[in-house]
Amino acid sequence: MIVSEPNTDHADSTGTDETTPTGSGLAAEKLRRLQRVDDLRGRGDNPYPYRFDRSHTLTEVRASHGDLEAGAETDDEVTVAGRIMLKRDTGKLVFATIQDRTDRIQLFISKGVIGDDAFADVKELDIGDWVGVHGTVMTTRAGELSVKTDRVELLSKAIRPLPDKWHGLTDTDTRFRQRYADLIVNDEARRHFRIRHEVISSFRRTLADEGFVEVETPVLHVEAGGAHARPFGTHHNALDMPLYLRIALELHLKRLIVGGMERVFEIGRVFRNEGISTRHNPEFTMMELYQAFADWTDVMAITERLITAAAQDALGTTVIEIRGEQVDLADPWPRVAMCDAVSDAVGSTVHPSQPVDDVRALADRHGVSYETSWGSGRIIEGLFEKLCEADIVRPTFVTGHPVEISPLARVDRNDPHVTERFELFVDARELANGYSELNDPVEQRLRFEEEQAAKEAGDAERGTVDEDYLRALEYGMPPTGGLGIGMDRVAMLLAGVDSIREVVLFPTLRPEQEIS
RNA sequence: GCGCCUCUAGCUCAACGGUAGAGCAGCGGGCUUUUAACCCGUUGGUUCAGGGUUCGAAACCCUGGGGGCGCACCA
Repeated sequence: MIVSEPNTDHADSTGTDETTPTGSGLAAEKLRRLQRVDDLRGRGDNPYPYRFDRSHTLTEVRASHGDLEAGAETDDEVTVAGRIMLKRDTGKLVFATIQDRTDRIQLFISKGVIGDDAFADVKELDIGDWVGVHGTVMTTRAGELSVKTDRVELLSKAIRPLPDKWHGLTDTDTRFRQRYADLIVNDEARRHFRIRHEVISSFRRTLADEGFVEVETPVLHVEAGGAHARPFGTHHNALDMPLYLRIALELHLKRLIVGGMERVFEIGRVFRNEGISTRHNPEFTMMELYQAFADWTDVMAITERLITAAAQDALGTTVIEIRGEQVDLADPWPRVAMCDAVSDAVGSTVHPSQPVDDVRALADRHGVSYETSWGSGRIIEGLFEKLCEADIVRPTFVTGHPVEISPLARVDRNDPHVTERFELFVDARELANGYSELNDPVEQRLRFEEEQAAKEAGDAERGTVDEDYLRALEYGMPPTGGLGIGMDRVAMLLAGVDSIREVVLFPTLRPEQEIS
C-alpha cells in the first residue's frame, strides 16, 4: 500500500510514480529500503546471502586488542559480523557501530581504503542492516578500538527502522509484543535473559553433580494434579477425550521414584489458568526434584545450594540487593514455623489443632476472609499470607504447613497437625516449596478423599483421587524428599526485576487487532 | 472481576480548551578521526476508536479497545 491520501496540491505524490518515494513515515521508509533491495538485485547482488564466515566475535577482538594505545594501527586481520546500530558520516569517512551478541565495535571506513564504489554502497547502508566486515584492528586518535574496514558485505537488509538509538523502546506493551526489537536495542532486556539462561544451566550442573537424572514427563494430563490451581483444558481429537495441561510435575516424578530412579528432576513448563500479575504468567517454568532416602531437611539444604550457585554463576557473586538491603545468599537461611509466625503476628498461640471457631474469630479480627468449608489449617495459611508474607525480605524457609493444605506431604514426626514441609520466601515472593513426601498409600488415599470431598463441596481448585498414583505408591516408594522451584522467580530475584514479564521472553498478552 | 493511571510522527517526548511541535530516524547539501558526531535545509499526523459538550477538543464528558499498577485470584 502506498500513499493513498487524496491531495490537491501535491498531486505528484499520489500518482503512478512509486519508484521515488517522497515523504517520511513508516510506509515511505519501508518503500525506500525495499527499493534498495531491488537495486541490489538489479545489479546482481544478493541482499540476503546464505552464509558468512567470521574469524572473531566482537568480544574476542576486544579481548585481544583492548589495550591498544590511541592512534595505533595493526596488521591483525579480522572478519566480524553484526548489526549496524549507529552510523556517523563525515563525508569521505564513515564510522559505523556494529553489534553482535557479545559486544559492539566501531568500523572505520575510509573512502581511500575501501574504494569509491564500495564506499558508495556503505553510504547506502541503513541502521539495522546486518553486515559482514573484513579489515585490520586499529584505534582512532580518540582511542576507540575499531576495525579499519577494507571489505563490507551486506548480510541482510533491514526493511523496518530500529527504535530510537538512544532511548530504545520504553512502551512496555511494545517491548513485550515486539521482543525482537526490545532485544536489539535494550541492553537491560538482553541482560535479564542472559541471567535466566545462567540460572537454568547452573541448576542443571548442580543437579548433575549430585547424581540427579533429568527426565521429561507428560504435559497433557487426564487429571491435573500435584497443586491447587485451575488448569487449562484441551481436547484430543483421535481419542475424543478432554485433556488438561499440567499444573505441576510432582505426581509423575514420584512415580519414577517408585520405579527406582532414586534421584530425578525436570525443568519444564506448567500452566495455570488464573490471574495475570507482575508475579504470575499463565505459563511458567518449574524445576522439581525428588531424592530417595532424603527428607525435608536435605531438600532445604539443596535449595540453598542451587540458588546460591545460580547467583554465583549468573552474577559472579552471592551478594545481592533486595529492597535496598545487601543479602549474602551464602549465609544460612533463617527458618520459621508458619504457626509461630502467625502466633507472633496475632499475639497469641495459633495452631491447627485449635477449634475452627477460635481460628475464625482470629481471622475476623484481622480482616482475613475464609470459606465455611475451610478448617483451622487453611485459615491459618490465610492469616500467614495476610499478616506475615509481605514482611519477609531475605531468604526464609517457612515450615510446618498444616496437614489440610498439604495433601501430598508427610505429617511431622513430632506433631500430627502439621507437615514436614517448607516454602522459601524471598522479597515477599514464594520461590520454592518442598517436603518429606507422603509415601503411605493408605494415608494418601485418605488425603485424596478429603481433597475430593472439598472439591465436591465447591472448592474448584482442590484435587481428586488419582488411582494410578495410589497404585504406584502401593508398589512402595522409598522415603523421599521433594522440591519445586519457580525458575522465573529465581531469575527475577537475580536480575533484580519486579515483573515476571522481564524474564519471560514472550509473556501472555491479548493479541493485537492490527499489526502495523 | 474491581479501582486508579496511561495511549500524540517509525522511536523518545511536548502542546493554560485557541493554527498539532521538538529531538532521533528518513530525505537533500557540507565535512577523512567521529562516537547519542556536528552544521544548513526538509518530508512525515485517523492525537487508540466511536459518540457528546463547545464558536472551537489531543485536552473536558460518555462508551469501547490496548497496556501498566494495585486489589481480588493465585499453597
